[in-house]
Amino acid sequence: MLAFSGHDLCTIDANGRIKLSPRVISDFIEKCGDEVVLHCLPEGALALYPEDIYLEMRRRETDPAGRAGQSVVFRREMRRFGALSQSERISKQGRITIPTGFRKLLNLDPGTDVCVVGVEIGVEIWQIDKWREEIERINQHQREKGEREMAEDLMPEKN
Amino acid sequence: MLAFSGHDLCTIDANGRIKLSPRVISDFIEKCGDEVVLHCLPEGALALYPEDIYLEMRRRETDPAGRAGQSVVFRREMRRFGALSQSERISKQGRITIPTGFRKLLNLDPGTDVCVVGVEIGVEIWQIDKWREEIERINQHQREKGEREMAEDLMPEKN
DNA sequence: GTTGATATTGGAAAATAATGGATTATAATG
DNA sequence: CATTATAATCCATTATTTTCCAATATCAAC
Repeated sequence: MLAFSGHDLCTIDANGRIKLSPRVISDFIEKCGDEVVLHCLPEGALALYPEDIYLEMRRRETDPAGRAGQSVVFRREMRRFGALSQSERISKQGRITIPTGFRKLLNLDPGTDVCVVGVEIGVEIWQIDKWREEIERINQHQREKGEREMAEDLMPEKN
Repeated sequence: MLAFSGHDLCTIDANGRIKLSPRVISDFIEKCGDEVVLHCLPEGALALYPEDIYLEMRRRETDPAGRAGQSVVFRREMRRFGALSQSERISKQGRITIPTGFRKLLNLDPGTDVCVVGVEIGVEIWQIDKWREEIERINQHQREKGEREMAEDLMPEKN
């Protein structure tokens, strides 16, 4: 059975929380219990990963202190992951609270309609309109690829 | 005996479910029991595959977490397969529920007439009008290919 | 510190949607 | 035409989501 798959709509409640679907909850429980890492993506969505996945994502960085003294690019990299990531706990009722700092940054204020999107290694929370744009972009790209493939198939030298 | 072949018409019931034909059901039971993977295609149809077929299609990348932290292209790839795929179970009455997120995306709302199409490795569910267009597109492409083949055959250097 | 205002947390109740089964209708078969 | 098989509809049950409320914590001004 596929983990972290599919997508569901829901609304951020008056207190900035999201009720995750049972499917998503059990995927997390299985992988990492109730503790997850929240990470703001540059695309403008909020990613939820099991901690080990997040740490794998970050493990490339060797000698962070030494490199931080030398490189602004590296310092920015550490800021990006430091400031924009945070551990949170899934509550007994299956809700997760979005930290206030992240809310404004991502336009995920109370009352916002969002889509919880499976991405195989975790889930992402998208403001609904942004998600529609994103999925359209993805599909459009695939369709264009398909058109080219069909045109290619008509070329005599290919057959 | 051919598996996943032919095509049948049916209607999506009031609760967003499809009753599969006995032929399709027994093809799945034989291949994978009652658990199948649903996947939204960019053409606008919903594919049903046995899980092993899906996983083959989605040959797993190495180090997904590391790459996800670095590349937006890679994250999009995971979104495409994560968000647009989901495991489901064929019920004892031979019905399959289309997840709500997929319904809207593919225009497969309750009451819609659909065509369940065998595609050799699984089946696809098409909104009936889109299916007619698709089959016409396929035939048109093949006719054009035939024309080119005939023209090619007239070229002196080919003979 | 103390008080008042504001925000956060946890839980319960109400509203909504999904599920499974049985029944009825329709189509296929002999 | 009768019988069987299949598909569609309906309904009760269960699950899930949303809304609401009380309790607790946090912050700011006095």
